[in-house]
Amino acid sequence: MPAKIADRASARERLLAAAGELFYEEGVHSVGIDRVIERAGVAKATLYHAFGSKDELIRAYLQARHAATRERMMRELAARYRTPRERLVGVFEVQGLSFAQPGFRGCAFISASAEARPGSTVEEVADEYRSWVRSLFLDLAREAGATDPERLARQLVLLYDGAGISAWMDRDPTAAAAAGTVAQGLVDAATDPS
Amino acid sequence: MPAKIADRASARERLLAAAGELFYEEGVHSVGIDRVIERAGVAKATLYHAFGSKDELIRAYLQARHAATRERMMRELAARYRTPRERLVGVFEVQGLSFAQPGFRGCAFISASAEARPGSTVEEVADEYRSWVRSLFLDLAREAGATDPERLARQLVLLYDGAGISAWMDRDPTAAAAAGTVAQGLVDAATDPS
DNA sequence: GCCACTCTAGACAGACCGGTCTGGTAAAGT
DNA sequence: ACTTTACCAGACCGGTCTGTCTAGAGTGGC
Repeated sequence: MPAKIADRASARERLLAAAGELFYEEGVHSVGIDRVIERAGVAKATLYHAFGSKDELIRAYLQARHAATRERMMRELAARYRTPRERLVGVFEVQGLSFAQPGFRGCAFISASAEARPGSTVEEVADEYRSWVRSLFLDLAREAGATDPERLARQLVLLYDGAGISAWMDRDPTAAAAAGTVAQGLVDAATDPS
Repeated sequence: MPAKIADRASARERLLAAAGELFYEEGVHSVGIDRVIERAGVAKATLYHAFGSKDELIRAYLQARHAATRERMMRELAARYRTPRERLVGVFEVQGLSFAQPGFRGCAFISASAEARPGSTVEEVADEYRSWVRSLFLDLAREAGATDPERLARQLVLLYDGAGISAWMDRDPTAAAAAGTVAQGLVDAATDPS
């Protein structure tokens, strides 16, 4: 009964889904290969055929998470807000949605980076994610006509990260709203012509 | 030559010093007991006699770090600034000092919490640290006569965490200064009678 | 002189790690 | 019908992990 058409295409996907759950819930370091293949219902050799090593599986896990986060953010921002100014603050509202989701365990990239050595695969993918967050704010700040977009973007990144830490470490999903309030003031100050 | 008077008193201290270096540099998870005892120049049995388990060694490491951070912050704040308002912003300047130190690897409590399970020892000690950070800002905000001290303290904690993340993940020691600038605005707005 | 204590050195146990390899099975391509 | 491909199941390897245990050595109090 193995190796059906649907299974063949989904072996990699099931591994990625299993890794996504386990790595995020318990950490890339704490979860062993055996746990991943068990949940995916896949043989060990298949994992190594598909990814080559645990390190590459972690990379794929983080890249998938980056893509999902990015797509969700862009989708929600487009659906909920119209102007760049609204979207700059709206980022924190969308962030607040993920904080409220059951099983929220903080930023996956921060957690994965915790015990990553300089130059590691994790650091690479985390850097890509950090660049995206930064450019998300920077692009919107430019579109909003901020007097100093780099400065505003940097400030908003501080708040974005701070909210993520507080939501996680203090188990406070409302941190995003608090950050959004501060962000609103910063956006107003940076875009008001007065 | 073993078991001299100085050695006896310092066996625990040498273990704590070795753990402090290794755990912070490479993570509590990645560093094994053998590495710690090797650097401390101590037998394995001595470690287990002194701490009972690796988990308790990690607790002692984090508690020592908490105490050192707290004492340094209080000392620098008292030496550099006079008014509570100055100190509220001064926290970020002191934070910036640690960012600039060689070997800075981010907040030890965040890193240690990354793969810690709910209810673990690490979570306990991290909670104590988080409470201290919060009360540091809250006490100063009250002394400064802020209209809403809880609100101001919460906002400053967001910036404090955000700066820590940016300094670490983006390798940007100047994040503290950027956070301090935003903090100044928030403090002004929360304490100006206008 | 002797006991109690603290320490070192290192073997050892039992579990788990990432990763390789073999063998067998079922479906797709020709 | 035959080959190729993709997969599963699981034994296996060498290494590392925490933690325990034995054996012995140096030191202070009595």
